[in-house]
Amino acid sequence: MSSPDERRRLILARARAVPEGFVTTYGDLWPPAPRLAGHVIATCDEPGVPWQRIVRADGTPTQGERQRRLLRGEGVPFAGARVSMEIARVPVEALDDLTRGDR
DNA sequence: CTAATGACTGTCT
DNA sequence: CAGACAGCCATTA
Repeated sequence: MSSPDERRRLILARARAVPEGFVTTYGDLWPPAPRLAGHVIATCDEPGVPWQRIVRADGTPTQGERQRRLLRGEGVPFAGARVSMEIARVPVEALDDLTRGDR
């Protein structure tokens, strides 16, 4: 594995696995290279990919106010300007389970 | 082919 | 507590 296309597919699969009202981080989508996750999500035009549920490790949205409002609309708990990761963050294990069928 | 960049992150100053 | 640095990988110049 580890072909560029394969990595991209896995990252998108994980991103899609995040349930509404929860969030995940770039590091969780692809631990060895978070930047890659960002690039994939940024360049991905496919529908069904909840890009707004992907935030930085500290919980701050990467897309500013727009993303923040979308998340609030889904019921994501906020602590000031950033997401309450302790509550809304999806465990890596959960993502693994949900994407188990896609790899 | 080399260099720089980006929706990142953890560690070290 | 804020800034710098090195690792990571695809894309672009």
